[in-house]
Amino acid sequence: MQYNHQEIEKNWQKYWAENQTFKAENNSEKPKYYVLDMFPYPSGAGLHVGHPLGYIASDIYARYKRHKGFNVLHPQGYDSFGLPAEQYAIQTGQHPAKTTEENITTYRRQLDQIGFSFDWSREVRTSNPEYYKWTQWIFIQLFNSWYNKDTDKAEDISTLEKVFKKEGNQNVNAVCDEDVKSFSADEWNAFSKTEQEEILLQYRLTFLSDTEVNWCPALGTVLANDEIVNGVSERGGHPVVRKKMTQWSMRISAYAQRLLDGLETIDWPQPLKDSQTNWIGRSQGAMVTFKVDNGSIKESSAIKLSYKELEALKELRQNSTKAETTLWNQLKNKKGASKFRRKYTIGAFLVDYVCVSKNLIVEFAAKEDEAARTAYFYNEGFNVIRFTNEEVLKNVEKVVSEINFAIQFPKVSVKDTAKKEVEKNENQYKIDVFTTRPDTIYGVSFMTLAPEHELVSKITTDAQKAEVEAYIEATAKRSERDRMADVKTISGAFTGAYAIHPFSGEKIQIWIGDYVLAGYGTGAVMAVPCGDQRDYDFAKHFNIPIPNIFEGVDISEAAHTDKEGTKIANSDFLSGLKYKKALKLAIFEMEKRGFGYGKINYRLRDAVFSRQRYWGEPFPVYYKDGMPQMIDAEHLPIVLPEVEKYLPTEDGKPPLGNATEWAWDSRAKKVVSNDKLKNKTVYPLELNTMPGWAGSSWYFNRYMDSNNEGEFASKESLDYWQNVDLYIGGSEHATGHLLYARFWQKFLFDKGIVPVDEFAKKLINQGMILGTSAFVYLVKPEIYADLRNRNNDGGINVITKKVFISSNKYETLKGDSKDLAQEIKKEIIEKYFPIQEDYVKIDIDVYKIHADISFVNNSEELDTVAFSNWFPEFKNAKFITEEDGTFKVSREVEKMSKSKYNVVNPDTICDEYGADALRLFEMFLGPLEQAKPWKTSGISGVYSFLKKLWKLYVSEDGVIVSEEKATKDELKVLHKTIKKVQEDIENFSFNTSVSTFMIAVNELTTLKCNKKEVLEPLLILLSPYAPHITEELWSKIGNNESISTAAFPIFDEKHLIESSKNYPISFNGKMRFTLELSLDLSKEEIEKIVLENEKTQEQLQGRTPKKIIIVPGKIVNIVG
RNA sequence: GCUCAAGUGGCGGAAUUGGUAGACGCGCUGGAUUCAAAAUCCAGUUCUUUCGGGAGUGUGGGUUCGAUUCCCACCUUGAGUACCA
Repeated sequence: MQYNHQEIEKNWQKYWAENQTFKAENNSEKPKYYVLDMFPYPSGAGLHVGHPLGYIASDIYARYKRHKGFNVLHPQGYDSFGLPAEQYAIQTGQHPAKTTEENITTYRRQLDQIGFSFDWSREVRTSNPEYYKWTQWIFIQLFNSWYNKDTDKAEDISTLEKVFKKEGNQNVNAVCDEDVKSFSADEWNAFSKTEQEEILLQYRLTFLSDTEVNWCPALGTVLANDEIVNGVSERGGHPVVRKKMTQWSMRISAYAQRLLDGLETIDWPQPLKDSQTNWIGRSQGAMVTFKVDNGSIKESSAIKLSYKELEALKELRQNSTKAETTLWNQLKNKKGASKFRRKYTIGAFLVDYVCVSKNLIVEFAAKEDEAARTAYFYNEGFNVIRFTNEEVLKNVEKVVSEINFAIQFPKVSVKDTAKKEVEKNENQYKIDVFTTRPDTIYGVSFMTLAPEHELVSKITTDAQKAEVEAYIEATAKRSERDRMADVKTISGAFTGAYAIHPFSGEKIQIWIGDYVLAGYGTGAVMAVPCGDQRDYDFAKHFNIPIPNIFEGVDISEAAHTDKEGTKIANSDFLSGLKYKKALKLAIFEMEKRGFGYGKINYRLRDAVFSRQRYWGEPFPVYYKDGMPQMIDAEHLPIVLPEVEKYLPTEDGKPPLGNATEWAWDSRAKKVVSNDKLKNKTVYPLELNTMPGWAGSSWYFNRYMDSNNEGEFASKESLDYWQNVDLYIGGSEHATGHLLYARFWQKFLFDKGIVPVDEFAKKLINQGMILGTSAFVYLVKPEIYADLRNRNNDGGINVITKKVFISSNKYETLKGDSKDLAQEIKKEIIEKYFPIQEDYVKIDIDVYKIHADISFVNNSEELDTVAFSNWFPEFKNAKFITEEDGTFKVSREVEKMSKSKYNVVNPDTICDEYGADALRLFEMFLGPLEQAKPWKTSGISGVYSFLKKLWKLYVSEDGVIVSEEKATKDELKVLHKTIKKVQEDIENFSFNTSVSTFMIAVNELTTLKCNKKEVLEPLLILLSPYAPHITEELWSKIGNNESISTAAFPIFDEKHLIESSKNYPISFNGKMRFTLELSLDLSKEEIEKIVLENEKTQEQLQGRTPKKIIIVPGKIVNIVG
């Protein structure tokens, strides 16, 4: 009987499915163990061999734990909402649900053939209404909660309302929006319902706000920070711009500290913890308030535009109407005193054209705020004339002559600045800064504000106005990306204003500079040039003094950024103190004097939760008087409506704006047609959908009780399974899924819904399996023909001809140089590109192009026939081969991808070698966490191992396993294997256990062992790795039950005890020979035997050893 | 720039309380079997050598009787992150 993997694997997969072998119960005598894989997004391309790596590892562990007597939960499902299905729908009109269903069918078939021990009865799909019902439910819970900093947990919003009613919000210590105004109980009670709702929204854990979002025009949606890589979208690499939109957000910042603290309690990979720590970005320091010097606030016509407004205007500038362009073409040529500028800002207004020297504004008529503009412009001393689009388009000459007339005969004679009303603020301006080094406050020699800082316009003096304005505009023109890319250039401008140092009372200059970011901290810094390199560079560049406040430190070349071990000097009460003490004292003094306090700052921003997409969870939200209302949980799920088109609507609404049945009837409690919106009790529903991470942030809890229709999951099941014991998945989710899931888990824990506040105890990141791409070299001549004799099409034929050169041949010809030698080029041209005409110059370029790996055999030889038929343009390709006539490709390791033609499909592997071989091979490739290249040729090793294993049990005549007693050597092999395999599995070192199995089988084959006493336990050891063949052999040697719950063999030390040891005998640490010695010998005895040995004498050549080191059972080292 | 991880044969990789470097597998070479091939089996395979040996785990130092393993400096590669005050 031969090993027939196809038949065996099919049979056992059928058996497991029919017998529900891996179905887990929610209660058991056995201890529980929960093994989880990150569930896949079912993409249209199906699985390649890289995908199952993590699933195989977790499956081995799950099966091992079953053998070890655990009640194992090992579920699988699909993260089935997502962009690719939606984009496919946009292109083809195919409903995403349909594509998703089809893809899942493929995935399921591919997963099943690998023989995973999943409990499919618990499958979840995030796009199923029965599932997302509970995603919506969690959203409602978040909406109905606020974060109480005093109790350090989320609480029901009703507790907050009670406090407001009783005492207003002065004493509430909550995580909330920054601009919450304070109110008393009376004020609260006097607020209208809408006003109250607006205020509560500022406290809720999910809230609506106008946020600057990352808008991706190409995808038509908003992206989270972690969905952007290097300024472009992670998916598709489209540009991303900042845009203001009303969006749902999640107050994840409330959990910043707990997310950080929780990392200490979980066994996750350090790099992953590091990146979460980094993402949360905690920094401890102080908030300090600097007053702006009164004298420096002059009467000033402020720059009225903030940076953000400038940005918005800039965008407008790019879209000119036809009339605007027509008129500009006429005006732009005016020179000198009548020069016009286009789209220029006057105060807070963007005017179409302005002639600054003549105080004349030219605008298109019918702007909304015309009256206000006119008033302002006159006040500022400008004359305004307006034209309609029609006038310009009809007769632009007439318009221009009117403008010329206005320039010559201005209506308002002089710009009268004296009239201007200037608000005099009595020292109102304060600048708050966050610093991690309050101990260096005496080193402050200037302050820097972000150009976007709101105070900039208010404090800039007249003298500096032009410079500051120019700088702001220059910064505005640079994109976020440019600013980040260019960190070397130092730029900034002095505002002319001064701040007062809170301790010393000295006047310090206030600058603006783009190295200060508006989005972090307060958008302002106190600059300590001696202690911060950026401040130092800035000070050097602009010649600002750099006071030294460190004792005995040279700062002539660079800032001194070390804090430990340095004493502070020249700092009044801080002088002579070291970092830690100075820090504490500085904060203490600030708090005492009332201009600062200790503070912890986090980089973590609240997470935007709205997506302008179709294929996601709809919000259980409708709008009444503009305020969001939750739909009662009993009416969930709110099912995704059908739409005609999956694109955003023409007026820019999200795709759900296309739905005709998308209104909430608050009386009938159901979704109704939009026609009914005119009714009083019918309201519009939310048009956004939830982001991809919504469904994946809690699915691990759903598996515990996935078919429960009445609850998120029953309390009993949650209490029983608690959390995931082992979670396996890719590291790319470090700051996305894994952070959000931890956040939701903590929230659910606060609300008493789940019993633990970390969802996964241990996490392993499996490494990527890379593809081995094949390349062929395309020879491309560049021939410069003599044009005088050239006929028309000769040259073109030559160029389109495809000639490939074999890899080794190319390398040889090339030699050490970068290019082919001139004479070789000439030879190739003459042989492969014969042309009639004379050429004046030739050159050859060699290009590397991907070849599909299916055309290449194990010896790197290309099937040139198959390759020629691959694409029509290769039809008549010529191949410059090696001397032996073969054509070789070159290889390179890259990410597995369709576009690189290096994808290996597990289907073909399972077909040819079987799932057991695939499983073993994927584990054998290398350590689980490590990235490693796939080479199909290597699989023959594990395949012949399986055949060898088979032969131990079955010969041509049938089963050969005997009941005979095993020999000592045979038992030794077995127990050695038990020990190693058990250790390896527990250390997740699956690659080494595969080699242990190979060694065991090789040794047992040599021993010709066929004893059941050894061979039966061996099957259990191997069954987590190769479940099909072991089930088959298990039943062949007389077992009726599945092997999956057989008890793991117990290691017995006694079989490994040795009586002697083959000692390595080293001289000066280098091993020269070995000597078999009894382990009973004492040190002295060993020394005597070794020294007497003739080989030792030979090594010593008469010298006397200085020292002899003997470690019994280990080594002998002779020095001298 | 910063942080982290890693550098071992032709290739994937093994070996850490410091104790025989290269397990296991691929590939390659030779042989057996076969009409032949596949499959299978046997032997060899770090480099070098004058066949005695000698060198060798990215490079240079150090600690040690002994270092792939520990320490210092540097180089290279990969990952993450980036003006975070």
